[in-house]
Amino acid sequence: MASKPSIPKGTRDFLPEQSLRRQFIFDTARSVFQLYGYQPIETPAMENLDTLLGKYGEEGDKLIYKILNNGDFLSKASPEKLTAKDSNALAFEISDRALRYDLTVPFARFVVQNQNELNFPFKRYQIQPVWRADRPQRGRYREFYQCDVDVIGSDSLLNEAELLCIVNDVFTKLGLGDIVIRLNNRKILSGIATSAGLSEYFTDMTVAIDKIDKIGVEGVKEEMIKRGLPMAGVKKALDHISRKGSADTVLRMLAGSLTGAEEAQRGIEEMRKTLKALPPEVRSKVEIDLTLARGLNYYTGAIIEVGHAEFPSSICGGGRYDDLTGIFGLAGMSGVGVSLGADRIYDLMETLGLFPDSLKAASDVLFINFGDAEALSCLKLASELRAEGYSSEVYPDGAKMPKQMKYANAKGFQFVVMIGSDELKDGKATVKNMFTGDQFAVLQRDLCNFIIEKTSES
RNA sequence: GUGGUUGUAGCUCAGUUGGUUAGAGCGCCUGAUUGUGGUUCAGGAGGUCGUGGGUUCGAGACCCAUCUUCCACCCCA
Repeated sequence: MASKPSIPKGTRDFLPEQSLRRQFIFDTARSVFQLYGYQPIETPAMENLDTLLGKYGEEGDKLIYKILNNGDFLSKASPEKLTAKDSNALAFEISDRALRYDLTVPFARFVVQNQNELNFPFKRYQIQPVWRADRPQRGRYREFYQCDVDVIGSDSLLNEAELLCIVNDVFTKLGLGDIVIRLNNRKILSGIATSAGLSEYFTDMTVAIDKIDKIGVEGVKEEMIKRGLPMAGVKKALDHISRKGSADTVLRMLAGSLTGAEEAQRGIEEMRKTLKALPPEVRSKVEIDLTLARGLNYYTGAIIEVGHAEFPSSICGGGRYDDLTGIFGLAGMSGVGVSLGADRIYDLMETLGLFPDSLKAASDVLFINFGDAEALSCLKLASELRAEGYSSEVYPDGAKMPKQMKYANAKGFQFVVMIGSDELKDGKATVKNMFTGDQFAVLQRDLCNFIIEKTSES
């Protein structure tokens, strides 16, 4: 027989309670985004493969889910690649589409394609799922939601500052006010690489530096040498990276030691301006982290990552990209944005018990079904109650009382209304408050007012 | 993608060095209460032990494969 049904690794079903909690996160994010003037957009789950490839680095490309072409695709594939069984080369011949890997690259494509309809600087938010062929772990899924906020068509650093305020507002509203916002700038990293003579090893350098928390300075040094970086440069770079102290001190020291490096100086200046534009309550959560690299190779300026002491991985990340639209044919469109990881935020809030009890989705009134005639008069009363804003149901089947009462109890109804043959005859209804156990007899025409009265009491 | 880990009833888990008909708690169903849930009592249903092979007189336990879970790398939300 059919084996038990299942869903793909790294994907999940959500029960009603979980769905409500997830929607709470989305709603909170959405409300903050809109307060700052961001507008919603949506893009398709799948993009053309060449839209996505090459934007996330080598590792990223491997994690993109490719969609098999329809029809007789094998007969169109080149025979040499087929016989060579070269999966990578073959992939491009049998797949033209892929599931989106993030929301930023599709957004860049969207901006280029719809540039004439958009009003720049364009501020948008987008809450949609993305897919990655990653190995699942805690807080790591193959299908997950990102809540992206970006502004494109403005290179003002006020945007960076605004985004950090938005991030802080969302997390504060969710009860996660004690976040740490880590900030870096790609120009500083790039300047360090250049002045250390490592510019051609830039990616290798950042990948190694990124691990400093785990393997320490010595580990990073080894890693760099293993990757073939020249010893002298490695030492120089690590000297810059290892600057410690307050943001101001670190920036001053860097500015002093990188005097010749023009790009680094610009990065330092950007960082200063951004920090200056932040209100104190946000500024106090920001720390400069020169080891923050991030593999997405489209970032050109600020790099942002948000963490929380109770969660192992970042719950939000982003940065500035100067030329992402250029790849799609529209140059000179600088953008900056952040992405909130809704699923990680969910996991974090769950472990901290931060979801409000009110999310339990209590329903208001259940009408017990005593038979067809009785149910018909209940239907009328139920729609009257709905018109007043009370969620109301008539139990669909003429099941036994205990079963119907159990249903009401399990679903958290505050009131159960019973209209059986006696009540039907007298135009009455028996109302039971499930929270207190109290029971009242009221006229059916007074039911609405009675419920309104009773609920306003508590 | 690499290395490790996990899987027994709807849920959380027991199950001795391989040895008859695989257990508990919770949940579910039925009844005590044919018009009253959340408490109580009595009874009941539900498992091809993740799946497929193999070893053995005999496998939930051992071996192989595969899927799933979680973890470390890698990378990232």
